[in-house]
Amino acid sequence: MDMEARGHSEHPQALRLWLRMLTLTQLVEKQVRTELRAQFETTLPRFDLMAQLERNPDGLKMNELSRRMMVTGGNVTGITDQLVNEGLVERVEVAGDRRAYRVRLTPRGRSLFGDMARQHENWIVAAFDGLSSSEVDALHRLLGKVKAHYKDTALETT
Amino acid sequence: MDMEARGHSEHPQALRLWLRMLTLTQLVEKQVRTELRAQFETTLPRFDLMAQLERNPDGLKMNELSRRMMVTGGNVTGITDQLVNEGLVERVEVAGDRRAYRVRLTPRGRSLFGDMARQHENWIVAAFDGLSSSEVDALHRLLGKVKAHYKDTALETT
DNA sequence: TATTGTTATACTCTATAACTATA
DNA sequence: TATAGTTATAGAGTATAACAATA
Repeated sequence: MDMEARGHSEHPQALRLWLRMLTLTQLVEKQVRTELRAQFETTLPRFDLMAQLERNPDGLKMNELSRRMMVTGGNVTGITDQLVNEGLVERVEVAGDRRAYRVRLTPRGRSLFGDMARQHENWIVAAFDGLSSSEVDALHRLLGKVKAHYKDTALETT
Repeated sequence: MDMEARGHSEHPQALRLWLRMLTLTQLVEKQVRTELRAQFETTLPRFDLMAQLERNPDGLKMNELSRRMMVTGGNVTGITDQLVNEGLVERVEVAGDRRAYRVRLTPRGRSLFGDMARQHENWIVAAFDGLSSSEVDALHRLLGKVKAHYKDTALETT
């Protein structure tokens, strides 16, 4: 009877963890969206796309952006179009493949993203202010473990 | 110079944690949405509303649902309408206040939600399968600490 | 034939604000 | 006047699928 009790009690444990993680993420995400709109008139996907480009100064192809942002290609086209219209990113031809583009930040885009990233960092630091440095590390490590294992199993479907 | 070095190095730590947490949450959430649609032809907000009602067998008022689901009132009306049309929830009059309703699961809704919740639990348990029981606890505790502190500070704006 | 990227479309979720009915 | 809930609207954000150009 120990086993039965254990079998039933272990599941809600993971479930409670998930609900807490989901709620917290939504809370922080909602605040980030609100602040991005209020202070910079932009959205999280747009910020995310620019963040990807900031990490890759040579630019990224559309399909690379699509994979990293975890959305389908059509959406990346739409977001990129907006940012191109505002002069924040540009499409550069790829030598040797006339189908593909490489999207990268313009100087103005890089500068604006710098401002946004500084603010964004402040919001995030404030959100995790309740944890000590070693607790942040512990959390980071535990989530990394989940992610590594999850990748292995969940992506079998692909 | 120790202080300056510390000041600069602490921020990316929280930032890396946030990015990892956001990515992981999106990964799990996306899978849950896909499975809910494939197996039950439903969505996460609908599942969420039913989950709230399952925890409150006497039902919840619209504004209580709105607060718990962290969305504004109009949206709750729309989702509730859908579920009423499918016979999964019902609006019950509140004695003493003819403005208010109490929304609760119908027997059919409760039964269907049971099926969904069992599957949902399996997906979540699988997602966190890489962690031991004590690691799940540790993660749960750390996130609770973030949430508690975050609530105190972030909601000052309200 | 396969791949890169775009276009067209439709649907869900969301916030905002004006509104009705009741307190 | 304030509160409970609805309605109307507009805008993100997303996936799907058909398409054009190139490989």
